[in-house]
Amino acid sequence: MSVVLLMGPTGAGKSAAAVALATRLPAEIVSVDSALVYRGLDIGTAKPDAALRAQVPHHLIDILDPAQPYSAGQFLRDASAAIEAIHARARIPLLTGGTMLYFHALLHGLAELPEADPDLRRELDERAARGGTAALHAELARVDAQAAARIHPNDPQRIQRALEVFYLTGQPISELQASRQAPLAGHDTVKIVLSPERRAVLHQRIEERFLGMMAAGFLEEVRALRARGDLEAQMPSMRAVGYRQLWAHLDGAYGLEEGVRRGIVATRRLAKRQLTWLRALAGARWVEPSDHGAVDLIAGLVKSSPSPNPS
RNA sequence: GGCGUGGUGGCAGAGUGGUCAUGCAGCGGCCUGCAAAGCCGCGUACAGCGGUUCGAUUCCGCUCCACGCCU
Repeated sequence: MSVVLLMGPTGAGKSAAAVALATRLPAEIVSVDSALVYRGLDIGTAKPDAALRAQVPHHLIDILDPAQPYSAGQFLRDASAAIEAIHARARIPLLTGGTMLYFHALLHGLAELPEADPDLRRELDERAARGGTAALHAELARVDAQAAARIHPNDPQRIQRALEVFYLTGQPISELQASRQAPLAGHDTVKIVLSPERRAVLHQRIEERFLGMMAAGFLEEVRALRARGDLEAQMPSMRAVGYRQLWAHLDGAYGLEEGVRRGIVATRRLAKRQLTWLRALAGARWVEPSDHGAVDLIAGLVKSSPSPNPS
């Protein structure tokens, strides 16, 4: 059974290409996106609208309330279930998105580690605030020297995770991480990267798109999210690009113009990080989005995908 | 035409006769349950040409450019 991976930086035009592809192939779209999972984050995430979603089945969109955290592990379970269901219908799963950790997890697997523990994280956060990140890193070095060596002393997120896993399991994360199994291991995969060759082109698309979102009511969307009263700036959903900056603007941190500017900058940086993953990815076919035959080209690649990809 | 002030990396903006400003932007990279996150790394800039000096972005002269004032 084959699976198609349609990847690319934000703003490259993946969503539109996926829909176009799905209308000419027996395919269903599985979103690989950490922000599209949230209900109510529509404009700022460039979420495919209802009309598009009526046209082609989309999975893993709007599955969560913005107050809830999501995770790569949960994504793996959700995506695996979706892929299986689509295959059961004798259709092709078209995994589309830009959350590269999720693609990576699909391709290489995740070790069996415990889920995040909110209480423990809160406690570690407090200790980091009091004693500093360096102290926690030193603590990690005592219980798991190998992990400490790999994690930079300034990286609070990973230090916290390593400590969390250790306290939850009593075992060093560096040992637990040694084994993992890739969910896509048994499938043929067609990997496609949709991205402009020239960075300047991508930057321009990003800016135009962000401005378009503003014109479409992005600020009002964020305002409405804030008005719920139960969302906070630290939540994963509100840390999404654009939401974070507009939220800070509404907090009075800076003017609207500055918020927009920062939102665009954050989007460019996101694209840059995505491209770093993408460049390191083996066996992908790169496609220029502005080429008129781009969708046909991809459709052709999918149809003629004879090469069972062992990785 | 005269006088004055100023020309610092993509932008902003300090500064010094002999390591490094800095900030923003940009670029490269890392990545195993917060990932649209978190983190690491990267710039012989001192308008040009001469001169003084062991050494000039810093001192002197000329040229060019910008701004202001004057005729």
